[in-house]
Amino acid sequence: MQLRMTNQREMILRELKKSKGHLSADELYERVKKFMPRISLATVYRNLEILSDARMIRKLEISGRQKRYDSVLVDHDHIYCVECHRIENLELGTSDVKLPVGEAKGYTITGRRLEVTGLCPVCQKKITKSKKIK
Amino acid sequence: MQLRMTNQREMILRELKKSKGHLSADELYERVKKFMPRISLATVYRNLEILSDARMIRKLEISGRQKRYDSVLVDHDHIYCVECHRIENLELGTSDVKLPVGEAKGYTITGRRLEVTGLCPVCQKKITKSKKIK
DNA sequence: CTTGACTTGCGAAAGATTATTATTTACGAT
DNA sequence: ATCGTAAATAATAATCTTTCGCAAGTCAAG
Repeated sequence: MQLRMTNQREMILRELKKSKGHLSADELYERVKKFMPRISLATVYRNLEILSDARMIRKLEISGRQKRYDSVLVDHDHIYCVECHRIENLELGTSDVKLPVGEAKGYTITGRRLEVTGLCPVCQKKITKSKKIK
Repeated sequence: MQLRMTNQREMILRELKKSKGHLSADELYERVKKFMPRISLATVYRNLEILSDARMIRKLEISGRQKRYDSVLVDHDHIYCVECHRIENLELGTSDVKLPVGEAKGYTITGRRLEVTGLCPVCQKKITKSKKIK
């Protein structure tokens, strides 16, 4: 199976890289649609899957409803806001997480995912305000 | 708001504890249905939500399609099989993960979730076998 | 026993993702 | 440059998981 670089695929890749964020499929769909009004949401999903299989992007199966996609391939972790679900990158040295090397429970370990949860600065303010009401 | 201990709720809690696993809502539904054939799936979902709000169980928002629920409340991490999606507990000392204390990117950190991915023993065998075919 | 808030069961709806299918397109070979 | 064909697309239907709305049922306090 050879993968072609179609206009749609190229555009999806470009917009994901441009955003530098962690977009969901439909957010990306909205952005791409500005340039290609006739693109289908299914195409976005399909290409995100294909690109992620091809290791050209990364699928984040982080908590929450929607999957998100990241154009940054280098290993890194994420921090996300429990209130507004914003996701940001987190640079932790690999030395910051000690893992059972090689095996644990008979598993062959292929990776790890560290997700830090918290309140982002914006939501902290919001909550401080609404406390008065409560 | 007071929460009642209805038969359904009790049964859901009991079956989740009995399994010691990490069941999805519909797996739990199937089990409970053996004892209460008329129970509704929505009731299972509702109660899992309520019990998890009440800190009587824990909702795992781990990668994958379905949410899973855990009756073990003590802090622990999880390892899951990329092939068969089985989830198991992982006991790591808190010292095994170093986190930026207090703040990172302006966030107030409320927790962390570590997910180790790998191939479980069963799937390792399956894959070794199928390699011959490829 | 009665009341009223909490719950249930059921069906429908919502949200996210995947599958189907007819049509179009990219790209290597001619 | 043109052709043939496998791969990709658009549009829509379908699926899967989870939630919602509401009438009817149930529990616990008085």
